[in-house]
Amino acid sequence: MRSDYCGTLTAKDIEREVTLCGWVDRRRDHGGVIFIDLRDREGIVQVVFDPDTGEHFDLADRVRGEYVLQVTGKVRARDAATVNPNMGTGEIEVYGTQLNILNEAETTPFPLDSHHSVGEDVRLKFRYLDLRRQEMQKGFKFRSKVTNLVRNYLDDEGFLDIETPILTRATPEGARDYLVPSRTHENKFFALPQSPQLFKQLLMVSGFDRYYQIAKCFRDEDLRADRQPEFTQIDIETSFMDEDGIMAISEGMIRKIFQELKGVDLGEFPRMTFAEAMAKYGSDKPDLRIPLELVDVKDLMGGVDFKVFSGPAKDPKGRVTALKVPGGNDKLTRKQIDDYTKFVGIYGAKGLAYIKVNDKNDLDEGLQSPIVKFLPNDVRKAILDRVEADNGDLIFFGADKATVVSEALGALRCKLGEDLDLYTCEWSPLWVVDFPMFEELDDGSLHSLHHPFTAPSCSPEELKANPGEALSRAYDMVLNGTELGGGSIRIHNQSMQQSVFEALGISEEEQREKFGFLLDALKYGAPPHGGLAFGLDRLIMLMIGASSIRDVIAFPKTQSAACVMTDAPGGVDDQQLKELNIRLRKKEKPAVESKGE
RNA sequence: GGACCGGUAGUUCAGCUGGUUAGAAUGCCGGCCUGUCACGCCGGAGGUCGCGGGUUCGAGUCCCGUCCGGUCCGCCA
Repeated sequence: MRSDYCGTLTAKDIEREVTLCGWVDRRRDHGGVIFIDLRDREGIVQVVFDPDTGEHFDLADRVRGEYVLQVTGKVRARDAATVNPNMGTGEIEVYGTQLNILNEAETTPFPLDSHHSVGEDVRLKFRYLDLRRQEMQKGFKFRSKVTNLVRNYLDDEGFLDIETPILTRATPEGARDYLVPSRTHENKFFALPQSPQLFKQLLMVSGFDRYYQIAKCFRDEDLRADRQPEFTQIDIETSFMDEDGIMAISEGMIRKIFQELKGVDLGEFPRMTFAEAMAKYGSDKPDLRIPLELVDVKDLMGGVDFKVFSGPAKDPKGRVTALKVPGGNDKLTRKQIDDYTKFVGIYGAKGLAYIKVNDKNDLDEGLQSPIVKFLPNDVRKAILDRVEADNGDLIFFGADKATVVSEALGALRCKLGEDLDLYTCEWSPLWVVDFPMFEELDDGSLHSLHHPFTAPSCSPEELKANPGEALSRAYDMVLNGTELGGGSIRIHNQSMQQSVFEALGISEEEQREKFGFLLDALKYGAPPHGGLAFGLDRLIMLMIGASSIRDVIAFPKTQSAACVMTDAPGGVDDQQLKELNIRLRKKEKPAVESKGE
């Protein structure tokens, strides 16, 4: 199959007169005939110039190095007898009759073929050439189609596209802000928005009851394969709609995108509570393509003579859980188990206990494990029963603080799914709901799991009485273990907002200082409202199977949040700094022992 | 802030327990061939082995530091 070598041309185009513009990808001459592989935005097409019948052969002959060309010619099959719909270059070609050299070009510093891998730094340095590659072109074409569908869908649903400021105020909670010094206000700073959150809520007060924006967001935090300091959200907010309404409309949007662009019917998204997700999958964004589940065995371990298990089992904040790998005995070698032990160590787990089930009916000799000797037979039996173990299965165990166990075993579950290719389907979306309002920090204080404007699902009184147990009206859309988007119903009345601030320990002065404008706005009849935001980049990544978010952003930053092409961030001259009333100081370095003198 | 992987020709990489002139493929330049398509054949140019220091008779190779790229943990309401 060579169809990727023929640009947009197929057998249907035969006899058509076409004009193509693009770059010389390769030039050859054979038998007095000149072949130019022209890289246009759809792919590569071979143009043939014949000295006997074609005009402009002399020009084609001049194309020795690299050029930008415009070519006119007729599409034809090399051999009319073998025309078939999947023809590639050489079978379908353009018989060139005209040629314009639009510009000269130097040889690219790296090959643009799809079968040639190139280092990340070189690609980023010459990003404009990297983007010329066909996969990149395809990815951005896809991205454009997605945003187009989003706009049409939301427009059809009555949403208004409204822009919100890029220069705004520093937000108190959340990620580190990117700051921009103000010239006109001495010693003051703008911040770039981490999201349009507060503005879109204000738009609800304004009566724009269906808002959306494809919004750039900025967060000055460390990067990952799926995280860039500036990224794009599909940001949505509505008034007078409850969770079900918002979830239906956004689910419909994602389903439509998948239907139209991938021909995939995602079906109705199931819903799962946060509690269930953590219990079964150790994650608030479970990958349901993997059939493995965590099974808690905490209640069985309180009395065993093995502190690693009994300790967490007796600790109210502890968790002891099992993860059965069906047939894992044969699939996993000792070395792999060691590697997995190292792997869970990344998440803070101190070890990874396991039992190999050779004969489930022989509790004395049938279980192979470094830890089974600590477990009395009734506990062994109870474990096997609970995880429904069969001969040949391998059972991993995690025992520690609940947060550590969930993270470690949840990650192990995904890793096993990938390593053993356990996926049961290609796409598995779901909604995760009933998030807690707050998470408890190490110092015992409470912290918003979402943000402080998220509405709880209980009354202000109940919230006050037991904030740690309160659930929020938040919802996350998850696809294949990736959080695609999330949102919530917001608080729209004063007393509830006060209760939440109180639970968070935010003083009245602090409230005024940080969110005064929002609190004022809420007084003037804020409608019940809520919304959500999708990570557009992650959605595209997932849909085209990109392994890095850089592949779906035209000009991304490196992991150190720099741009190797423009060399940003860069220094500025003294005059600029002076206008901003800014003086730079040397970065403080740890004191080095002086060498004397 | 931390863990790990990588940095050798324009590009992608090899280079073993340290040993003489650092290789391959591809690209580039010159020539030949001529319906080729990752064309083929012959020839040629091309290197501060990221940078700095150390160990050694001798360092691409070992050690320390540092910079750059990447993956992850922390962080990302």
